[in-house]
Amino acid sequence: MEYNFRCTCPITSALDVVGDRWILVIVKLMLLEGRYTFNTMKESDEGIATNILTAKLKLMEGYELIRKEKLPNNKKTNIYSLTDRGLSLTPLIIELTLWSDAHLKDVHDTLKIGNEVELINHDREGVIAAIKSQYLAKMKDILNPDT
Amino acid sequence: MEYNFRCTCPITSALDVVGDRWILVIVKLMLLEGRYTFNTMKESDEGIATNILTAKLKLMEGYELIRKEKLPNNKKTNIYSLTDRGLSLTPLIIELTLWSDAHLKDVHDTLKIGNEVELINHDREGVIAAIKSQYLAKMKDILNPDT
DNA sequence: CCGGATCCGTTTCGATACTG
DNA sequence: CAGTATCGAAACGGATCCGG
Repeated sequence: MEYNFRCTCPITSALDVVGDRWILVIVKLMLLEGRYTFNTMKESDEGIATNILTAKLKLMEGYELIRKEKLPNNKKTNIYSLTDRGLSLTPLIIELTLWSDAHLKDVHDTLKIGNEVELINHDREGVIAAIKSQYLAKMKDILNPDT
Repeated sequence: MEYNFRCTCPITSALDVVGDRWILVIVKLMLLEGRYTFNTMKESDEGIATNILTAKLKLMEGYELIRKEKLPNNKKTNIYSLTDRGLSLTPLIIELTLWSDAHLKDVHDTLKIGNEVELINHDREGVIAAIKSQYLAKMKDILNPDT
């Protein structure tokens, strides 16, 4: 292909979101591990401290990556869910997971996405769309179980 | 699509590389802006401090993302180039650039990848392959101008 | 128990100035 | 050109505390 891709514009602003390890971790916890409460997030294998979790959740809310709500019948538990903007990070999370899978076999036995890797390579857009729609359906079910 | 994607394995190790804003910036400078010396990197619009640049380049060398060489006829200028491992971050850089383009129009007028975005969406794999092969050809030319 | 907030010692960052 | 040195600011992390 005859093609010359150049991008000389700084990306530092984007990196406030995308270059922040904890933000990426939290999006991954919500999107790929199905976690949506403070405690389930802090209990993940990522080992995030509570003060950091508090700070990052607040930050992400400010960036409009996530939304914080409560269930009508439960006044104490906060439900965190990804906004459309947050979900727009899905391709990045996918690439991140693929990269981990390809380069960190030595660190972790497997990322447990095993044969999923083939699927992603075969129908990338389909997988991304499926992840998003299934996430939305699930969160809708949690926040609005009656309908 | 009937599909349930889950990844419960921690990605923190990957984030030592991918969650580090400066590493991503540097890869982008090398890959998309064609910079390969210390000074040209520090003079980019990303505004990276010299001590940070030094530290990150050293780190990336340790991670085997980049290689540091000198031209035979120039003993003072270091030539930094991406290894295969470093180039494997290309899809991530692409996603990062796309995300910036989609969400930071307010910060920067444009990322100057304009209609390239369509091209990426149309032939993602082709664009990635092209970027890599053109990078390799260019660096080979710089490091080995005679052949 | 859940969902944080606060304190505090340690590490890292980042801007500027300076050097071989 | 390619870094060091310095130093204040910010981030991290862990432990603990607190209101519901």
